[in-house]
Amino acid sequence: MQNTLAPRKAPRQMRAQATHDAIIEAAAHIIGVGGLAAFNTNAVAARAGASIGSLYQYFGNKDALMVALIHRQQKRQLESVAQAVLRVGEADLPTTIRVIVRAAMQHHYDNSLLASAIDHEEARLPMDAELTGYLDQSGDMVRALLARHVGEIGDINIDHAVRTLPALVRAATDTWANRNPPMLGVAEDEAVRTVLGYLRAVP
Amino acid sequence: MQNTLAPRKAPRQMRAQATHDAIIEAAAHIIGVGGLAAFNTNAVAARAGASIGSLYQYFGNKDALMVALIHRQQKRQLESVAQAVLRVGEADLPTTIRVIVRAAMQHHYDNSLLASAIDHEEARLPMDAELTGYLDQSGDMVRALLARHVGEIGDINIDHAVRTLPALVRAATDTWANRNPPMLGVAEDEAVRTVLGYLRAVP
Amino acid sequence: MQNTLAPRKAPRQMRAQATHDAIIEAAAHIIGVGGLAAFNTNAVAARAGASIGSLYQYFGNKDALMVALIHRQQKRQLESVAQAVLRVGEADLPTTIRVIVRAAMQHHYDNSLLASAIDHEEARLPMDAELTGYLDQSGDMVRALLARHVGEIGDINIDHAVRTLPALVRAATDTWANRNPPMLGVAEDEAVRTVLGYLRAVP
Amino acid sequence: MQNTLAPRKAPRQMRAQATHDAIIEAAAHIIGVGGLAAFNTNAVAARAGASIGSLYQYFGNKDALMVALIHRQQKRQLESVAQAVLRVGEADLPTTIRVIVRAAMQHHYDNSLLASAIDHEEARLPMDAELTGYLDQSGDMVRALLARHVGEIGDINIDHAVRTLPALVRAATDTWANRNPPMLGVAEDEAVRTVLGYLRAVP
DNA sequence: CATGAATGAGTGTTCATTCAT
DNA sequence: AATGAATGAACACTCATTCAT
Repeated sequence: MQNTLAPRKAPRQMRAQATHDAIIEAAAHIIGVGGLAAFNTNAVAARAGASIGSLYQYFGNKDALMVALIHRQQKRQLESVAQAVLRVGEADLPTTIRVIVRAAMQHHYDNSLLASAIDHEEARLPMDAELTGYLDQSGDMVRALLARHVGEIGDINIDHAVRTLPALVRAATDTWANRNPPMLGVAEDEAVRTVLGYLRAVP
Repeated sequence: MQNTLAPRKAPRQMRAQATHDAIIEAAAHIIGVGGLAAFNTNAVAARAGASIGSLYQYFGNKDALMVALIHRQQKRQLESVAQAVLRVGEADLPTTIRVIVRAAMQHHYDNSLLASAIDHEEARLPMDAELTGYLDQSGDMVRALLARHVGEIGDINIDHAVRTLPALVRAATDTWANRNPPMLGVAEDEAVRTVLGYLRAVP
Repeated sequence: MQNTLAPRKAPRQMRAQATHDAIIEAAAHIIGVGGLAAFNTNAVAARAGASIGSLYQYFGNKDALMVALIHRQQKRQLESVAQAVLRVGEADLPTTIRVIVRAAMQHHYDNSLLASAIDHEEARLPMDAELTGYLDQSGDMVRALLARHVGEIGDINIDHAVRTLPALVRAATDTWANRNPPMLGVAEDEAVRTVLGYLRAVP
Repeated sequence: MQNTLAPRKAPRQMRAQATHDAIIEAAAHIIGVGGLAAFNTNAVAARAGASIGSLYQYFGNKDALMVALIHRQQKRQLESVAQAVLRVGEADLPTTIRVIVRAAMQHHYDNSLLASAIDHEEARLPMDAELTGYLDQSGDMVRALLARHVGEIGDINIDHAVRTLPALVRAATDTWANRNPPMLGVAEDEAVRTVLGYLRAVP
């Protein structure tokens, strides 16, 4: 039994890296199409074109694969939000929020089944250094942003906001974008209203 | 094969009702302690002091039991919020919100694993008439509440608010109360800030 | 456990007789519609409008119910063949055979799923006095018939013929009438050809 | 869920082929000894000296295993009849029939419980290309045979005969060989009489 | 390093039968 | 007698994981 969640080995050769990535990609695809219920290691290996043995070379157990997938999604999410922050420049607060919200929602738009599954698994799995790192970077970003609009926002505890705000956006997305049919416009409007309201609130 | 989610039979004798309730209670307990991963029909039957056969007399399959449990929790949640609304009387908006938030959070406080599991399963299972009914009642309650404080809140779409607001409270609860150790005070403050901000927001 | 195949009690009251018959009828219906796979005692009791407890009052176990159903079908089969024999009177051999074959096939026509199931279960269950009795009556009938056409048939061992002939008719029926769609005309022609051929055969 | 009846995977390694065959052999043995009632996948795996997981690697579900077993028996039956046809050469019709009947009965002789079970399951399971193929080969064989003795047989519809004749032989076998004690001589004589009679019949 | 055959504990579900009321 | 709640052995099937080749 292999009970650490750390990746089992660092892939050294190019081919190994390709297999490693293909497995994560296959996991994303399978969860995206069939949800967590369809996520099993044999299916992932088959979809990745690898043997089940290889999968266990790279990921000591199922949860380790899940963690790697979460890292990948977190990284992409952070990058796409960071780009949005750059893009929005010196715009006013509502515009800024809307642009960021839109970026943050992107991955839910792209594949809400995968995004929901990730949310769910994040809660179950222990948080590691890498995830904490993403959170720190998010915190820095939020801090910088709020500093720019300090006059328009109420008293705020940054450490709380850093965790609460993404959760609020996710909540709005889950509620309105994971529907049949998805109501993307409503999702965005509700998220923006929520975030703006939260930031401006006065006790 | 039994593929309906409706309860299989209405218990007619007293001991039948007792078994029925014991099974739901056992399900709640098991999910509360071990999460969805621990939720299996054999364990539920054993904990309920019933045989696996009895479980399937009352619930045609595992999902039907989950649906029954969701109904129970929804009902309790609605009742406790309704009582809070009565209790709070004519207080000002922030006080009102805080009292209601506290009531709404109660079940997460009591057992956050169970509450999270319910949230997750609600999304997966098809919504039936009973669930829709709870939503309607919630809607009426929110409507009445907002009418009382109409001067203090911004333009609002009630149909959106009815779905968004509970989701926001849940998000705050999941983020802050499902921690080790739980940060219940922060959870409540963040939820209140979010709800007030949402209600007062101006476009 | 109740391991005799004899009916558990002779129903004395009219209402009891009615329940008894209703249970057999329900069994016939359920097998006729869903095959042996659908034949379970709870379903039979429900369809009969009786409780499962009552079913076990009348039939000590599932096989006893099956035996009772087999008896009923055997009796009906014998009666309908006997009537056919009376009806056909002094006709020539081919006509006589065709009329009898048609009568014998009747129950397969009516419900081939039930008829096949009965055949199958007859082989599995031990033969009792009542079934032997039917066989004797069939034998007498065949004997009388053959005596009438003694000039047209080859040397024949009656004891063999009495068992072989019904089996041949059933084989033709199973092969041609249990198809989708049923080929009843072919079934009859093949059965007649087989029986005539068998009777007229010379070594 | 695996709901195709096709074999799940083609065994590539030698030991895989051995396991595959051992499972089919075990199924044959278990049905042969205990009938369909004793045929369950756990027992088959145990008898095969394989794990239940291995069984499901090769056969996606119980019916798929049954189908594979049917194929095996059909193939053997066809081969042994084909050999009999070769062996009998240019003999006269009664001799030819007797030799073929004896070959066809062989598998019932060997294990009548298995043979009956196969018959029964064949009717329940959908017919696939492979089974159709066997039927075609049987048809060709019958055609060739009849051509040789065209002067001695009546008008005949080959398509009907191809299906009716095996059924008649099976009926005779079931009736006389599945007894306690088996009456193999009678079975053979009755089958030969039936087949000859069927072939020579004139309308 | 990769492969894929093999494992077996675990889980959902059915149904013949019993027995207290 | 009749009821129907309860029982639990039995069974089909899944999937994370191991290890010989």
